Amino acid sequence: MGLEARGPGRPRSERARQAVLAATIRLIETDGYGGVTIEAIAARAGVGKQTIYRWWSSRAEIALEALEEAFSSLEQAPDSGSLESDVRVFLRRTIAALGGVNAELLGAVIAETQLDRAFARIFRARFLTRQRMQLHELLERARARGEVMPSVSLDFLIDVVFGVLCYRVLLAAAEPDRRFAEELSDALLRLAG
Amino acid sequence: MGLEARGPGRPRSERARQAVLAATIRLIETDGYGGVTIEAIAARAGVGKQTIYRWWSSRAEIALEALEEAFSSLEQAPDSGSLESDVRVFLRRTIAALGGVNAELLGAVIAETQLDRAFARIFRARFLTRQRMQLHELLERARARGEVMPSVSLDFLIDVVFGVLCYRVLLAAAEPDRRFAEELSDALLRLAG
Amino acid sequence: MGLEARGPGRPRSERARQAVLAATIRLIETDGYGGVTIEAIAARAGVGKQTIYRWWSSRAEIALEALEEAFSSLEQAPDSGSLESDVRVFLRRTIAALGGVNAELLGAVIAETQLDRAFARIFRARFLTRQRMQLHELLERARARGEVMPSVSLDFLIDVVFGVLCYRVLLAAAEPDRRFAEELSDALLRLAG
Amino acid sequence: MGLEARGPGRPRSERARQAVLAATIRLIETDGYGGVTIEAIAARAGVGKQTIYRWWSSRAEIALEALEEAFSSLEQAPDSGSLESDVRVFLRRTIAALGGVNAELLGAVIAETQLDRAFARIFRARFLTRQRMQLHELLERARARGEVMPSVSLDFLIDVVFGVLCYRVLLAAAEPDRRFAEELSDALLRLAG
DNA sequence: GCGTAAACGAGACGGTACGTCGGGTCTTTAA
DNA sequence: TTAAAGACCCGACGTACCGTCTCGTTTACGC
Repeated sequence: MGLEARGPGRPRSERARQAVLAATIRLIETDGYGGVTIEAIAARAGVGKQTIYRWWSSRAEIALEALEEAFSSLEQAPDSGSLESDVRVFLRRTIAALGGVNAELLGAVIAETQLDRAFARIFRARFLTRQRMQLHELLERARARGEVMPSVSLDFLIDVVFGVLCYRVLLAAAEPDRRFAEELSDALLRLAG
Repeated sequence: MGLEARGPGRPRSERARQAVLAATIRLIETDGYGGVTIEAIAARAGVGKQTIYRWWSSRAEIALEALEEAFSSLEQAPDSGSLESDVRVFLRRTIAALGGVNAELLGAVIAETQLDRAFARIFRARFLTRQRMQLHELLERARARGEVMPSVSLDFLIDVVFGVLCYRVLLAAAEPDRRFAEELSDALLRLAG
Repeated sequence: MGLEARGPGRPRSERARQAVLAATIRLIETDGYGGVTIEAIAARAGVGKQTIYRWWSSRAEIALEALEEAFSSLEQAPDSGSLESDVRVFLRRTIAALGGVNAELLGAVIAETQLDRAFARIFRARFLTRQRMQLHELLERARARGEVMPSVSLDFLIDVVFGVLCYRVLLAAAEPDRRFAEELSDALLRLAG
Repeated sequence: MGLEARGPGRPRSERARQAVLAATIRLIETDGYGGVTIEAIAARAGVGKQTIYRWWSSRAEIALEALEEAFSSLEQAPDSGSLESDVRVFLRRTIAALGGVNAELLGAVIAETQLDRAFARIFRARFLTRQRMQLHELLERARARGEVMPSVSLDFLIDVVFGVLCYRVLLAAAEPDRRFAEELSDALLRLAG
């Protein structure tokens, strides 16, 4: 990290990379994901189309990279020693990360998984399982402490959490907020215990 | 229904309507929703494009109509007098209706809600709230009987159910099955009571 | 001719066809053949690119069709009974037909024969041999009358005529004019007899 | 020549120059001039694009340089004291120089004159008039000896010769050969005298 | 029955975006 | 300073579909 092996030739332009991500986000805000086209991104970013295709294989991968940057600070599952506070912290953080454009970004990316099966695999591998693993880790620790009933499947609990979360982002009128984080935490704790 | 007011002129071809729906379903099965285009539907259905545009305004509305036909038998919420059996029947039915292509149809339609805000409203009004209302009705009856704790929000319960359901359809590797119906019923009952 | 066999479907737009030819000619006049692109033609003609590709396979074929329209009035070799007057009439007509844009059109088409071997065959078959045949016919009649020496190859004479003509159009500063028509007629008559 | 003024820094690579010319010729032979691109030349020559742009301003100039190398041995008009033998020697040499790729090289260069008016001027100044001048010189000497009729324009004679020559190279199926050289010599002598 | 009128299949139309190729320029490291 | 390498911005390519618009044809109904 930092020290990329570099041979001859002009190096990749970090400026272009960020202009592409920023343009994509602005387009989603303005016109929705349906109005995001590679040509529009290129035009707004002041970048050639070829530069985009050199580094991303579709508009969905751009959106995914933007989403990943928004989630990059949430790399570590919380560990306070108690299930309840771990769960509350995790859900508050996650829901906070889904504010504003990020909700639309997630919607866009999930939409694309329905249009392109190859991208669906990428999304699951690169984003979804990473998020699920954090919750899994946290629950596993709690189970070791006896805070999760043995009869409950952790994967099912995780499905419930991410299911409701995605549902709110995709189909509900209102974005998930702090109140919702607590409501969901309550539900999870009740199902666990 | 049945007695449409009809003036002069050739009447709508039921044969064409069904050919369009069937072609759409076959295309989704073969190429995924990304490969569904109006031109491909028209070609495969042996129908003119104009005929499609005369009766539907987008590929998403065709998919939605196909989905509605699949769900048309589930118009009535079960009423057995007990929350548990109502819930189990409802979820078994719903999950059964989401087998095969219907899962992909739902995925396609949800994807489109992310691309087209106008269609999102149509989908919510014409499909989603209809399904939610059945569950709501069922839960309300249970609440009147004291089977649902007053502190629990019915809408939240409904979000949980449809959230997990959609999540499985959209993002999980495996379709929801009978086992999953029982697991989800258990969870709902625990959250209610 | 006139009665084209027509099946179902919207018929070809003659308006679009002429707009394309006219736009191509205007672009050649303005920017030279190097500035003629399919996109520029489509834009200036107010026509979709697909419409162009439906009827022509390259910009060169458009130029060729425009050239053919300019030469469509010269379908018949002159026959006055004397070689001299036949030759003079033929060359005056031909050179007159090469005035203005038509010279540039011919240059463009010949340039393309050097870039695209398939088009070279089309050009020879559809345009060049047609023009050569007229001169050939005229010379053959003269030979029957004894006005062309038996030792002279008609094909060589034709090469000389079209060679000089093309050379003037392609590489000389000045277009061929009436004076040049007489000069070339003189030379041809001298070589023939 | 030979002693170029050279400042500091790495000198121009003669190896690169020849690799570029050779690659261009091979590409013309393989794919025709239409397949000659700067990128293809650079790749095949194992040379950076910038190196090409540093020394040539377009693919046409590369082709022109290759053509000039092929004609570099024909710098002097023949002078045998007789028009006939001068003409025959000149045309044999010229036609010999147009064998193989060189014919395609000439076609390529002439094609480019139709696409790029600036290059047309360069081609005329740097190549065409040089060749014409040799023939002009030869004819002028003959005229001084009384072997060319005063009524004949030398420029017209030269147009005829180069016209037919180019025509054969550009548009005829067969390259000009030795027999053609004699046929053209005969015609020129007849027109002169 | 016979004209009117709407829906039908076919397919061309003006467009937008696609993903690719190549142009000519710029920025690295190596010689 | 030149060279190879390769990323940069840009313009055009030829294709796929969009949604609309004629065509000729088919099928009901109302006079």
